Amino acid sequence: MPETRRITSADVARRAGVSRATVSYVLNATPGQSISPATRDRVLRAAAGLGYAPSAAARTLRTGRSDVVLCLLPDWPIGNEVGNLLGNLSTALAREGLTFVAHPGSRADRPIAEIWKAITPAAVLSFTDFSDDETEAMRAAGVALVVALLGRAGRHGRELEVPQQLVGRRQAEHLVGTGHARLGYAYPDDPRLRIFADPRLAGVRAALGRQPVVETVPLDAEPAAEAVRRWQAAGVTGVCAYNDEVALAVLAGARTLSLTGLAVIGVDDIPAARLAVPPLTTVTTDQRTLATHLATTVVAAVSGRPAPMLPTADLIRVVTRESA
Amino acid sequence: MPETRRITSADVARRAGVSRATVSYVLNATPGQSISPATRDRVLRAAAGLGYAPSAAARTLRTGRSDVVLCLLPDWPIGNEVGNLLGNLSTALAREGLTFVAHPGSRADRPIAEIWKAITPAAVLSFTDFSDDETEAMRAAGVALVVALLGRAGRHGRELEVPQQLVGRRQAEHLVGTGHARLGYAYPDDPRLRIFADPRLAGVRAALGRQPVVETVPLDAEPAAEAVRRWQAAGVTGVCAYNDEVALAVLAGARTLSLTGLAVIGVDDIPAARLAVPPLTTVTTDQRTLATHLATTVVAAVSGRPAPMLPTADLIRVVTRESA
DNA sequence: CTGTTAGCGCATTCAC
DNA sequence: GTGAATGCGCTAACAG
Repeated sequence: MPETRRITSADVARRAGVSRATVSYVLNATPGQSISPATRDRVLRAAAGLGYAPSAAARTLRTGRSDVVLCLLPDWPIGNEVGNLLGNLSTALAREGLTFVAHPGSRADRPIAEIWKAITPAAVLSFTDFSDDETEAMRAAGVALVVALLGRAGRHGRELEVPQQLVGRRQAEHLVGTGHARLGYAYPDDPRLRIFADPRLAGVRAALGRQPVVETVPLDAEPAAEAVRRWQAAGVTGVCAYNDEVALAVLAGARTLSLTGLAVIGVDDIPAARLAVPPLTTVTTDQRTLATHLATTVVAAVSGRPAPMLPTADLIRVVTRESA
Repeated sequence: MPETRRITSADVARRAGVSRATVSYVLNATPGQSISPATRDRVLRAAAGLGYAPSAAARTLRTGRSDVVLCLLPDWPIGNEVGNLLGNLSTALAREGLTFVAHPGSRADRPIAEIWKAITPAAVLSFTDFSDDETEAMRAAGVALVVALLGRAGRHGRELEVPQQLVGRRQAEHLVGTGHARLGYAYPDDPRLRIFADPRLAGVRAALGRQPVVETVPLDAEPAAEAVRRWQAAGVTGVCAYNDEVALAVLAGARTLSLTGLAVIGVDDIPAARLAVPPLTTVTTDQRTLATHLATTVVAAVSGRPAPMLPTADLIRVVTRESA
């Protein structure tokens, strides 16, 4: 096994008969440098011939920033939809020459500073908000963009907050449109989900013009049945659920009471939704569009350009099945 | 906003009145170097006082390896269980001072070399196998460990392969134990899942002593009903499903045929399983134990120690509900 | 023993 | 177009 020494820009320079600086200028197409096409060509050819690839570590050291975009995952269980979003985001960022990685694990485990310090990322995304200190520290360390995908309004990351509200709106609109006037909202049991649930609930309220009857629904038939009973007592005929799983719980609760006719609408369109009894009507987000937008935002920030607007037109759709 | 210059080991050295080398020796507790407690203390104090943190980039450049463990995610949809495993893995590796990150996105999008070159990881994990060339390239680049979590037997990553077989075994054992002699296997529709499905099926076969009646089951009630019909014709009374979603499809198919009494057992215990009609019996893996083991394996490899054995004893459990 | 000097690892970029 | 400095930490060789 031959000790394969790394190929460095010096090797390329030697082979092309130029200096390392020139190699750098050519390979990075540095603006404001005039390099003759002939030299340019020699360098390119030499680099290709040697199979040269710049050392990411050296580049990071020098520029103070890598080509990696770090996403801090929340500590609540991530499902298919989030997985999907991450995949699309990764693809979209790859098109821009950025490498996307996600870090799972709660902040409690480990201060987030340790994580970004280990990566020296160009940008950091997070589902939950950063503290001002954290934001400041990252900025100071050269991280170009720090975005919370969800969080207090009026901050950096309104990009994804609006869609969450829209999700709730669409649910309510669908139910109202099919003749339900008194609506319930099935709120998730897990407090960590509040960050998603609150804007969705707000969307329902906005579309409805008043507060729906909110019940917290655990993912279990018995307690869900309790909630359904209370809804019944309140005259509720249609329920917007936080997501499909909660919606399935509502369905299970209604079944426990042998109650039919309660309209239920979920969010996400997980595989189990179409297989439920009855098949679950739900709302989906166009993850691809969202991911592309997010990627564009990141790229814009990294290169100092202004961020684009999110096209909210067809972003969220209702998948109508039998449950509502 | 004061231009906060980065604090380097030179700053610490200056403040402690020693050379940078000494700082390095103290902070890394380099063996074979004897440094007086007094000096040691001064350095430590200076470092703490300054809030010094070594530059990961410089360290990576110098040592040729970062403290990051990169996990290449498969291109098939990742669900809660995988998300869970990743979280646990991250926690376990953090305890060892390693930073875990995952890269979603298919290999088709981007050659995997680009990804690890951007990270310079200490180790790379993957669900699917690496080609020999890829493995070799990573090794040559200084990646300490390259593990495929699943893949051809007899290679590096038997760690997780065994559990997959065990999953199938447990399913079959449960069904056989409850009086079912003729078993069916509900194989997933998505070809990308074969890598998980094949070992599970093999486990069922092993436990059963012969091949079960295999049917491919899409996540849709109609086609699932077809499969159920064929199982009926073959005298099958119990079905092991690839996972809970496929199991739900089988249940939906049986319902379409108004057939009751077909025993079905899934894998994963997703939230929807307990809410199904009937509640789904399923098999779960102790992700925490698995993650800890994996983390230990990684750490062992990075530091050149031998890998531990996976404790398979209570790793996989049957969650009995009404479907089987 | 203690601790230092010197130079490496690589790419980027300023000044000539 | 080039030489030399820079970013930061690690470590072999060496002096006190």
